[in-house]
Amino acid sequence: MDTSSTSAAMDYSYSLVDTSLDLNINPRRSNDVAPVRERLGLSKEVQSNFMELGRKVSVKQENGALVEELNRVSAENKKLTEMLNVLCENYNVLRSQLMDYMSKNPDKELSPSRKRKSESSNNNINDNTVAMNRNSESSSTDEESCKKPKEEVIKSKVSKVYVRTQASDASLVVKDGYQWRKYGQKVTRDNPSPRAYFKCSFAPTCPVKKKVQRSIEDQSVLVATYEGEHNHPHPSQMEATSAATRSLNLGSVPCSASLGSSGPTVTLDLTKSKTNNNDARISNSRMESSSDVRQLLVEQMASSLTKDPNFTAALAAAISGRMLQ
DNA sequence: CGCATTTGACCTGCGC
DNA sequence: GCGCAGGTCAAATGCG
Repeated sequence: MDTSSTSAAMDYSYSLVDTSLDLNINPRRSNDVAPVRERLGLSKEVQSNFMELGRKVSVKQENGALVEELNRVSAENKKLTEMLNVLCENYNVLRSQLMDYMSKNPDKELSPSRKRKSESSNNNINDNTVAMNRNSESSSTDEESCKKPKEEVIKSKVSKVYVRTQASDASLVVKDGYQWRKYGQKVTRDNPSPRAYFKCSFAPTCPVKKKVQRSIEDQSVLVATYEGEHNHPHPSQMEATSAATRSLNLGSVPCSASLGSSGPTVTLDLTKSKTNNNDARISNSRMESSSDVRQLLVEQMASSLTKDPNFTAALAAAISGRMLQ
């Protein structure tokens, strides 16, 4: 029984991603979905009776219209997925070209400013793979490793995230779901905006640090530099483990921008649901037998996603970060 | 009162 | 060795 619920959860996560992308690019959908749901009586309490009502002829007629709508949404999703794939392919091509260039010109620095070795190596390329390669190269000889005892393993995991905020917002806060404690702030030479230093305070032993500074080119963009890897699960995932044993929770889906070993990613928090457990029970027991209901629930989740400012901010951060890289 | 933030002092690495 | 700049520490301060 665990396997079925797990596969169902994974299936929903995939649907979530596709639909959320669709709704972000086509915001009109949030306006379309809500009336349709109201027409079908898909409020949280009425939704529990949806399957019984679905057997009635009048509802079937509206279901037909809804199926057409969902088909159109699915087509849009497919199109957007293809666009995303093309974007990722282009990104990979550019990255491979950059890697080739760096391997052919190891002496040339992309950043002309003189800084510490670790700092300059981190700033050259906003790519974890290159940063790790550079560290492996520097540690290839014992002589260099002796010269730089402070070169911690933490430095091997460095990535940047660009977050667009309001220019009037002076706070250097990047909401990524983790708990951070600010331990310092400095005004650097190359950027008049102060740089804030954060440590992960969720776990006392977590070595992850974060630097946040406004972009010198665009004051409305916050540049968050993450160093190290969390040695604890994401705070939302810790709740997810307990929630997953109960059932699937659908509805409002908070999310956060988080960083893995391969760069910025969007972590969808499926655990914090504003809907009651009836929705979850419905989705759990009926979704295998009704693809229409699944589509409806996906739309409901997507609608909730687009209403969540945390999700939109985190998604914008992840996308902008990837594009700017 | 406890916790998080602020901020000046201090530490460390690098270039000259 | 000295100065500079980034990074960190810790006492002071603010806030709920």
